[in-house]
Amino acid sequence: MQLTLDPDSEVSIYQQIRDRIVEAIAKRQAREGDPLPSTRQLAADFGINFHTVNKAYDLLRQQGVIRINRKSGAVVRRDATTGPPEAAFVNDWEERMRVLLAEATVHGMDRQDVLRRCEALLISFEEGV
Amino acid sequence: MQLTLDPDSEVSIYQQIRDRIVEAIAKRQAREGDPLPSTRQLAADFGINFHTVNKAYDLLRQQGVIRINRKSGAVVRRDATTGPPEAAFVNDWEERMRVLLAEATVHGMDRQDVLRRCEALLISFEEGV
Amino acid sequence: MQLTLDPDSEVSIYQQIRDRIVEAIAKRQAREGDPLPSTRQLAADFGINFHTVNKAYDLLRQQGVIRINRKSGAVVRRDATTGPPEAAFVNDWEERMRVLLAEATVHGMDRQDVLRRCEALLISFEEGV
Amino acid sequence: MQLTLDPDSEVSIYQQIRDRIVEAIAKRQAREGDPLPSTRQLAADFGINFHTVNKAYDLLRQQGVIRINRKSGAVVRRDATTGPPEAAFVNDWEERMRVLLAEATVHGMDRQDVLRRCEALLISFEEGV
DNA sequence: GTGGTCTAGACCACT
DNA sequence: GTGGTCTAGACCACC
Repeated sequence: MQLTLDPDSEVSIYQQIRDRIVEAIAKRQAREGDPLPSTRQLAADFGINFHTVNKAYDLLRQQGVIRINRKSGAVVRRDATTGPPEAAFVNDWEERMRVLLAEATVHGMDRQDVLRRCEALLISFEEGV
Repeated sequence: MQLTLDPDSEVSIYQQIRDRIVEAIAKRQAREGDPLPSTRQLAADFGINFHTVNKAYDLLRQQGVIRINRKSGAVVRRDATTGPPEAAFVNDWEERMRVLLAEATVHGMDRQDVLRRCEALLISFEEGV
Repeated sequence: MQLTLDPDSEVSIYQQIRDRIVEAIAKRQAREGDPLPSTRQLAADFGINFHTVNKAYDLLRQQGVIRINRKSGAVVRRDATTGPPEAAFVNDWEERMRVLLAEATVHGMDRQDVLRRCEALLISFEEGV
Repeated sequence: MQLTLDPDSEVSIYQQIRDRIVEAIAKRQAREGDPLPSTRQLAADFGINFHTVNKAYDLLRQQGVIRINRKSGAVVRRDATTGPPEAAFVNDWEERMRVLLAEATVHGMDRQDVLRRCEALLISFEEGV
């Protein structure tokens, strides 16, 4: 799993770590039961504070994506094969999707264009790219 | 144009204002050339400070969605009919969409489910709902 | 003399009027002694308040570019042939030029490029374009 | 980096801060990667409110001159060595330059005089004065 | 300790 | 009456 961070992004570091890990699981580069790097390992790789990595992992844990064992560290708990989504997740997700789709519409992307791009992204996950 | 804000949301108030206005334009409840409420008016309606509305409007201006005219206030500048999207916008938008789609995939939404929901949201805009 | 204004510019209307008139005199489309349109005339042409035009004319008067007669209206008082610049003007002008040139430098325009563009603009005035 | 502000200037304070920083970068007193004072620090130095400095920094960020890193504060992102200017910048810059050159012409500065002064200013940047 | 957000209120510029 | 600027002070998020 190869992660790249942008320290100048307006997205906070811990959010970026979380986003990259979610993407890696979507691409099936990491699967249910697979271990994640230790927080100290990841922090050293990126030259950031390990509390920041901790925060990202804690967020993933709250969202049900990973579980954290004192012994074995962080492990993927949730991937595409685990089962159908929870209703609460879908509600929240649709709220965020509505905003993103509204933006696309306002900026002149038409319905087919948007759907084609979404499909292409989803297929790229399935192909693990 | 009827806007509602959630003061307890983790999304900042000025972002919410921006999101609601973008959605209203996507639903064609406001079109190119239509005036928006004055910053102080909107602030009074929501019971918030006018600087907060100011920041939302400034953000919309930077993104090319509205223009601000010293005499007549804020006016919609960009809607679905204005023209094709700029390349820079599409690049940024796809980055954000990738994260949102990765999340859906990890939580067990399959490709068709995701696309169906996106299409439903886009159609709801076209129907002005 | 053909003037075009942009009501959405961040430059105020009266400043735009002033800028356009100064440019017209630089291009020698209006010369020392030539009359300018009446404030009410110009206001009607642009669909703006005549006080705004008044303010632009007053600014030009303060800067010594025009003089205003109760009877004959506004008349060009200063053009390229009138004589050498005042020291106070040059000082102020250099301050503003310094900022503009610093901006060009920071954004990667090199000295020759800047000078070539300035010369081209000055020549375009001499040619009345 | 030594900055001085004029509270009586007709140029707003946050614009002056922006102008002084751009000039400092043009003179290579600050280079790509160099840190700028924190917003609150600079505000304290000038005896002004930190929001005002914030606005100046935000403007510089929008214009691509600095980047703002959540941990290390503001850092110079753009200087003369970074690369060629963007077309959009040059267009806007030429518009502003046209007005300034027209003013010089109307006030009796001739072409060679203007170019000599511009060259002198540019050379003063190269010498870091 | 850094920047970001929000509030409150005053004053000014523009039209 | 509109937006723009500046001040003052509080609280939070991030690292």
